[in-house]
Amino acid sequence: MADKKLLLIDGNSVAFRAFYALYRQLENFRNPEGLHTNAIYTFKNMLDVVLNDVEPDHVLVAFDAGKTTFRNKMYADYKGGRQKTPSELSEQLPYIQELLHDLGLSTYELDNYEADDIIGTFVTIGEKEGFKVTVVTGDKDLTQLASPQTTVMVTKSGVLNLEAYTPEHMKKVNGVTPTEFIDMKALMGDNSDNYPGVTKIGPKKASQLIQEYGTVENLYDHVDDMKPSKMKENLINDKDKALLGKKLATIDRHAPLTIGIDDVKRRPIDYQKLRRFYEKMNFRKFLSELNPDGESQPQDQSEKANAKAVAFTELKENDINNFAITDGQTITFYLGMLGANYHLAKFVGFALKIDQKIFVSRNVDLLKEAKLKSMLEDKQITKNVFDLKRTTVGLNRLGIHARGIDYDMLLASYLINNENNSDDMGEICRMYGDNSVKSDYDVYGKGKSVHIPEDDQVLFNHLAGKIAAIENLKETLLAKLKEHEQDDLYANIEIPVARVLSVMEINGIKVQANTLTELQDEFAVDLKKMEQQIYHEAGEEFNINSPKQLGHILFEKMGLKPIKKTKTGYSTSVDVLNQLKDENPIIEQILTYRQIAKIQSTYVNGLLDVIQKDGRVHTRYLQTLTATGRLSSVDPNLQNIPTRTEEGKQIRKAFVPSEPDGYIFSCDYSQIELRVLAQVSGDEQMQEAFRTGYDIHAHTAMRIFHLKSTDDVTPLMRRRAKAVNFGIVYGISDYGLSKNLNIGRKKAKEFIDNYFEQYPQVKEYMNKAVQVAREKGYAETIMHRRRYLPDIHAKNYNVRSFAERTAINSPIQGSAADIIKIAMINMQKKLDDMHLKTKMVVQVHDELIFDVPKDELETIKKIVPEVMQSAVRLDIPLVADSGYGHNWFDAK
DNA sequence: TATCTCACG
DNA sequence: ACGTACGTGAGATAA
Repeated sequence: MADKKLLLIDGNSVAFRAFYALYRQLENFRNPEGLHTNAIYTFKNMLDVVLNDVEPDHVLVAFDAGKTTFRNKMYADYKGGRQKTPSELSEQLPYIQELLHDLGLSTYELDNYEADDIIGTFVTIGEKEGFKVTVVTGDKDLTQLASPQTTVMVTKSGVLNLEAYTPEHMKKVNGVTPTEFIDMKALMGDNSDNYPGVTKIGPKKASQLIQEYGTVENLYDHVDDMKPSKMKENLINDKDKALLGKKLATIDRHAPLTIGIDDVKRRPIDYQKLRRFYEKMNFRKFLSELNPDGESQPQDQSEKANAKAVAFTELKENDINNFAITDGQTITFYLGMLGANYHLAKFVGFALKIDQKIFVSRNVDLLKEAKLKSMLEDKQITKNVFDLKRTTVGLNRLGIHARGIDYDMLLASYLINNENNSDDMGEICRMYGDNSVKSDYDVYGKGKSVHIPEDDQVLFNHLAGKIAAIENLKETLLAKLKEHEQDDLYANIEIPVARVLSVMEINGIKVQANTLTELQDEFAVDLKKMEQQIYHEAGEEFNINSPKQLGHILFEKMGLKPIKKTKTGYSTSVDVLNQLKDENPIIEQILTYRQIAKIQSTYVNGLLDVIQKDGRVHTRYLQTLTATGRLSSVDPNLQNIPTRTEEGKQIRKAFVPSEPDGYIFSCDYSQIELRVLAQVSGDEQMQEAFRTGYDIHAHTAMRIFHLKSTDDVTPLMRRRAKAVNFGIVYGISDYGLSKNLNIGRKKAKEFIDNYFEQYPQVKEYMNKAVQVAREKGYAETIMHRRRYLPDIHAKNYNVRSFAERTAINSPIQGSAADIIKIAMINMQKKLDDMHLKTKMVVQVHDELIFDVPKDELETIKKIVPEVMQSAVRLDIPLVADSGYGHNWFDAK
């Protein structure tokens, strides 16, 4: 017979993980009474997985009883300095216990003891009684309980990804046995429990020492025999700390529990109570799982109450003539399309609100009726929408030139908080506590099963509900914008730039298919040749595009040195291959093969696939995606067309002007991010350099290498200085710079130190940026664009450091994005005012591309740089360089 | 769907 | 002691 199984869960630590796993969703998980439910929800998900996996007969979820335990008697500061549990989590703990009881699972807590000790004691009992024991926790400390009978599952990321610690796995990870792990911790201490361990001893050293000496006690018996070293001194000096650490780290396996193994046997689930619990918590997913047989599917009470059905009328042709709409009135409009790519997506229907009445229809052709069309095109009739650009492009396909859209719910919510970053109206509504709108994927399905609901009620409710939500949340969102001082950013940058982008997307850019197919043939021949050579060198045929197969060939069959590993095997990235170049000629061939294969598949084939019937590609600029305020470009991405290699650049020859004798004109900002840095830091030296018009990288080289003149700067020096300049913008580290420049870390640090000496205010800016982010919880651009940085307070060094670098970089990258957006708005206005036929067609972060008729070239040459350079007034000049030619390749 | 790799600023 | 440059999108492979 199989062993009996005992499952022990560390309630507090798992709840803690559960809470932070869905921390970003915190405000989305609230029941109607306002209780946060994210941790409860995630805890249940974890339970499902673990119960299913372990199939235990006995289960105990242990909780910490109170603040102080017997460990505080040994060491008053035990767990001192720990931030207290956020109230959003502690309010959920009683409900987690309630849920566990409804599920027939036992919970237990004991005064003066931690959950760890309860679990440790039950492990002892369970092992004695012949149970197979599984422990689930978020705390690595409990791995000391691992044994042949006991496996300790520790959450890795979130709560569903668990790492199983058996004694063998312990050995692999820490190099020590579970019992030795206690001694190891005694030496290295524990920051989160706030006890120090021995000075200058971390996991690595501690593991080595314990592997040699077995226990802390044995180590001190032999400490005098160790050869003199700083470490030996530290060990002797900190002996007390080590011995105390051992006591604190040891889990009590004989705590005076008042329950036994029979008390934790699983009881039947109380379905009635469970259903009431899920209803109270508004857990629709779990509720629907309660009735797999489908009989009387429980109606979600709270949702019903929340979703006051919105009244609407199906629009008929005759109604249109009865519309009485006058200038200055506002209507709310929503155009439904199936799928993300609104250039091609199927129309689902529309909804609009006029005169307090909501109309809906599946038939978008009704919009072309003269009265409706002129309303939508009337600038004096203002419109509320969700996604101005999508709506404008969609209407354009119906021959309607939308005007007067001056409120965009999507843009507003993106500016207010782009952390969760959804473009689904249902999700956005829920962020603001409005549960009335379903997500599009709930209504239309996702993946293969996307379809328009046949039931009129379902579709019309959805569309009408959106109209109501746009109006209901408008005041809230506008108030938030004001509170954030973002009204200007919203009204004078994002809304106008959305209009400009609509024009650009609708115009598209002409791409010559035959140029691409010619390249396709050339590359195909080259690839075939290289393939054969590589197979020959390797001695067998394999898939060069498979990192797995390539890794096998290079590092196992050919015995090359694996320089870097990835999660799944050997890394074969450019970095690695470049370092192996001299080992074998196959490396060079693989690099070239990869480069060409990339260009062939992504650019040649990729672009050919997206050329529309009009001979153009119509990208979509995602305006509400990036964390920094930049645009991104998809279907196709026009912001990463190759420019760095000769073969890659050929792709640009396919991008041509509308008219055969016309021009592609390109104009890009020179060093815009560094100029922004000079501006926001106010650094005198750097500003002076820009005002004088120096080559900034050469100038930096001169300064950090202590030269008298830029004439003494060698190309190598300039290259290095350039890397430092870039590094600064990214929130530099000596490690990152050393890797980038292939130099020692020490040398990299020297460069950085020199840099900060020469540009002291840049250093100040960086410190201040981090400090401000810590105080406010977000970083901000010149135009008040925000990026929230909750991780700036993270305990984990890496997570926190990342947030700190982000705090430095975001205002720089974001302000540059603000500036080019302003330039685009001014540029489009200029083109319109001057009635030019020239079209602005592409934006690549610091660069604008134009499709110019022959006779407008001279005008464009003059006005584009002017407009870009005068987008904003800074303490230093903005500079824009331009070029032109009969295709994008020649426009450098 | 996740992972790796590589294209851009 | 640890592991790190900032921001993106797309294709191919392998699960």
